[in-house]
Amino acid sequence: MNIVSLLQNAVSQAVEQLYGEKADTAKISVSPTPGDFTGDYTVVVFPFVKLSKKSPELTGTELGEFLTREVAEVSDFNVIKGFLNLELGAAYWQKFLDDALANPDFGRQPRSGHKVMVEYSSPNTNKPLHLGHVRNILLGWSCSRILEAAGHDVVRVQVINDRGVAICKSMYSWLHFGEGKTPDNSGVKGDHLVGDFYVLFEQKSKEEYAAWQQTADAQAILESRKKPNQTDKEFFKDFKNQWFNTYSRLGAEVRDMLRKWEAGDPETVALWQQMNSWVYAGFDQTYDALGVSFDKLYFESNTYLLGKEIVDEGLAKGVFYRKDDGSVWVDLTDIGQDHKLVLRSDGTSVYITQDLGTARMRYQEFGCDRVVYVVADEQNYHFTVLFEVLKRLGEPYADGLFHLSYGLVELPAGRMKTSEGTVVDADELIDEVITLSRQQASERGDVSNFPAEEQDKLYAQIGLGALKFFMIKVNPKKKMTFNPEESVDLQGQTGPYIQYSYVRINGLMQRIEKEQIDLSSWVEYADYQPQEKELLKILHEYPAVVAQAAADYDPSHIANFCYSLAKSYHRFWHDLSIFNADTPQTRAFRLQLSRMTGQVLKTAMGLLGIEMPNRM
RNA sequence: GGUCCCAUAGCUCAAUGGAUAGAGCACCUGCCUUCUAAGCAGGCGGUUACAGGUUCGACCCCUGUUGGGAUCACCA
Repeated sequence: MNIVSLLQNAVSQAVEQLYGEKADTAKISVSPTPGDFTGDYTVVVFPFVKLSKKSPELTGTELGEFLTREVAEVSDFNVIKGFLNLELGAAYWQKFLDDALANPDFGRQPRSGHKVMVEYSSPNTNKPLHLGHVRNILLGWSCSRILEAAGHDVVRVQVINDRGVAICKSMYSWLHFGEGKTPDNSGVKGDHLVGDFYVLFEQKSKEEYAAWQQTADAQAILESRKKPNQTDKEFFKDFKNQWFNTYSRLGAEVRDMLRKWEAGDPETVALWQQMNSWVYAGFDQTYDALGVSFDKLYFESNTYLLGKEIVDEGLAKGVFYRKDDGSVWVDLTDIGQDHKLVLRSDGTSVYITQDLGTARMRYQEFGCDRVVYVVADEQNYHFTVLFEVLKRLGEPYADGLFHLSYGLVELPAGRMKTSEGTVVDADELIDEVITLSRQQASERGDVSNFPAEEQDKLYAQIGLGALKFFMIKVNPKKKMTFNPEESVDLQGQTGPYIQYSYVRINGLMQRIEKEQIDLSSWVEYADYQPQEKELLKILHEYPAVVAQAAADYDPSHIANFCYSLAKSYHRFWHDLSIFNADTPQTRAFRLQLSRMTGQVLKTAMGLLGIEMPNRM
């Protein structure tokens, strides 16, 4: 049993014995004592004064005396106002450190028996990945690592949106203006090459639209449909989709291409396969650079027809209803939502139908009782509906669905816009943070004697460490401002700050090795300095932080924990002598404490996908 | 307009309903002849958007208001 539940039970017993009434164990507040007070755990006694009919101070004192007497772990207490601060005694802390040192998996929770699927990234194949994807990927990856550490079996998957109008635009554009360009003969990374043709298509389409607006047809439409408060420009902006679908020559050609693709036209399918394969090679390179991977890929081209049998089933169960035109709907007005279409009148699937089908297919394939969808918060409504419908259908995994919804990434100048060319490309971003870390690090000297290969590796670790930490430390739900300069800072609340604390520790560990220092006498040291105690207390919290981060699906908890651990270690390092400590016992203890800190820093940062360098 | 999300120091962010709301950046001051100064210590900086309510106790829960964002396609 962990110490918190142990103390909760003990307090519950104390209240019952002293005041004759039971207190609800779960509601007893036991939390780590804040740094500026004496004690290890604090019990809030206010809830018990009604039962004791005594002052908070006296109630706290009575409880404190009881706990000190009855609970072996509790060695002492003090009461300040309504707060009972308990001290756990050297024996407890010694055993904690002893156990932790012996446990290479310290912090990892026991197997839960749950199997969790984490879906993340989910790119379209018409463009390279950008800054928004990077947040998604980092969140998804670290979330999956945290769930593993919390004892779950994890399956990482990616849905690739490899079909539809968008990729046809790239295909059309390449076919007509590509002049046979390939990633090989042009030296352009595949996803970028395909993206370039998508952009080219949009340009051509824009030109066509501008020309069309001058025609008599267009002017007639403008006159008849323009709203009174609208300028011509505004009207044409709003009309663009309709124009593309009805009047555009390029639009017609692309739709024709999509029809051919759906009909399985060999030439179209071959082109589609060719261009997508370029994109996948490009994506793989980006994923490798970010250090992430997937267990299974789902392609929309295989799943977009799924879900129709679920529609029939839902009709039979009365979850859905059919309108006269044949379209099928679900009525969600009782949960404050609207009616939602699940099957078109022509019998074809819509987005949500696919997702219903995909959810069931994956459950049949992997049997995951939980699924985490890492998707931006613009799709909150979609997931509300999807989860509600799956619940109404009685799917066995419906209660384990979670939308890890994250906010938009904005630049200091505002939103990224394709039209203004402010979209931050993922590959360029990765290159940039590595280049910047190289520049800044070389100013600090010290690594010039490293072999070139090791230097490259180090700069990648530092640059990516900075980038990843910067993005993960923010609560996913919040939209974040991405400041390129701040993201590669090396000082303060940053990835490299934490890496540096690890490097310091690693230096000590190497010296222990080299000088063959015996550390067994550490157990004879028990009169802890405040800096030592603080470190111990933070290390002690690690398993609880992992559990909490997993329960909340929130990697930022781990990031904040890493920072406070590193900060505490830096203070410890500065204030106390480690190798030059007064006694061999003190030295041994501080080295063991350092070893433990290093181990936790490395595993915790590993949960965020951040590597730790050995030297820097 | 309906639904949902957000608002904390100049900026970027923390804070299971619990003690004096904390960090980093920026600005100012100190600390390297001693284990890596990518570090440490100190200063400056707050009506937690506003108004009510619940509670022994509210940044946190409830109601309303203001401001910002997302979404409300037989698109995905």
